[in-house]
Amino acid sequence: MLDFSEKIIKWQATNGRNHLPWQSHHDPYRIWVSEIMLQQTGVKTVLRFYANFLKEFPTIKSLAVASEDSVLQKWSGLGYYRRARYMLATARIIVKSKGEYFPQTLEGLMALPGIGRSTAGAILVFAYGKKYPILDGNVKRVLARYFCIQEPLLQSSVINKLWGISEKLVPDKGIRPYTQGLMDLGSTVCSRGKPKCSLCPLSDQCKALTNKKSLEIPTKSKAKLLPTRETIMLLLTNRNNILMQRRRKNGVWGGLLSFPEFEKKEKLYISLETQFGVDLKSIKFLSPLRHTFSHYKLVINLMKASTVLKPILSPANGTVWLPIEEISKAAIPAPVRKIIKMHLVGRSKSQ
DNA sequence: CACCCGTGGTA
DNA sequence: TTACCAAGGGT
Repeated sequence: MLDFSEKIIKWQATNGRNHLPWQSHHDPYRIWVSEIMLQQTGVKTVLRFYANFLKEFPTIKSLAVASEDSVLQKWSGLGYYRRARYMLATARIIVKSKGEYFPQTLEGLMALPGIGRSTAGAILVFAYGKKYPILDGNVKRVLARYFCIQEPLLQSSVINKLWGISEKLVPDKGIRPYTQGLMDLGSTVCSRGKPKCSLCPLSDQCKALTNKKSLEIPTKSKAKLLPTRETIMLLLTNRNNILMQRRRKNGVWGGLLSFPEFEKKEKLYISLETQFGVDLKSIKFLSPLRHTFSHYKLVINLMKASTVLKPILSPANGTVWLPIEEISKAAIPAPVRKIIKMHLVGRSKSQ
């Protein structure tokens, strides 16, 4: 009878994913880029960004000397923008201290911003062929089912247990196809919703399947209702420019360009009238846009106006007049880009 | 440890 | 339309 890892390796060869762009080489830099992009993000989505990012930043040196804004530009639309800023920080650390060579140890990798134990393990496996475990969402699910672990996967004690299991299962041979296969299996066969147990190479030893608990594992914590927040965004144009504001590093869309935001209409009116010379009667109210983040819902109320004056709100608040032709390449979050497309693109045509 | 941090696809 | 999901890490 085949070993756990042997079954996965054999299955992976014919059923796994073997032609993804980051599988055609063992370059630590490009593998690192893929691993960061793949954090909490689907393969399909990453494929739309990966080649484009590497074209702009083909080496870790080229990334290290880039501006934060240029990196965010290439990340624009991918989400979790802190990942991009951590990547830039990591690139600069490595180039400065190691002369563009990646650390080849778990500790060295985990010391870098944005690289945790699982990402470090994946880099060690795929770049260097070293024997290290990973524990991403797919692996957690596969192992929880295989060993019929019914506790919720949120508790650190359960996670530690799974790390221990993942570590023990790491094979001496075929670490790359094994690790890839474990993820492929979780993604395509041992899926959360409707696991295809009849296609699973591990089915005869799977304790969850034996106990008919495959659908209950992993036990999901009750989905909590997402809170709803509300904001007002200003679409202010001046000839062929639009007023944008650089967001603070902390909260959502950190470091990106967005529309100026206001909590209350009254403050917006004052700014428009006193600083931009806008006739308040010319303000248009656009239909609100809803956007869902991972942890709250946002209702975006939109107000549109134009001016011929060109002051800034104040020198310190990071506002900038962005030429409309530069929008496509700017670091702008997805919903804001959507608003621009809906309400501003084609404006020069109609007016 | 609970919470923060995006987005587009899909049922 | 709503809800849920997908290769985590930092604080």
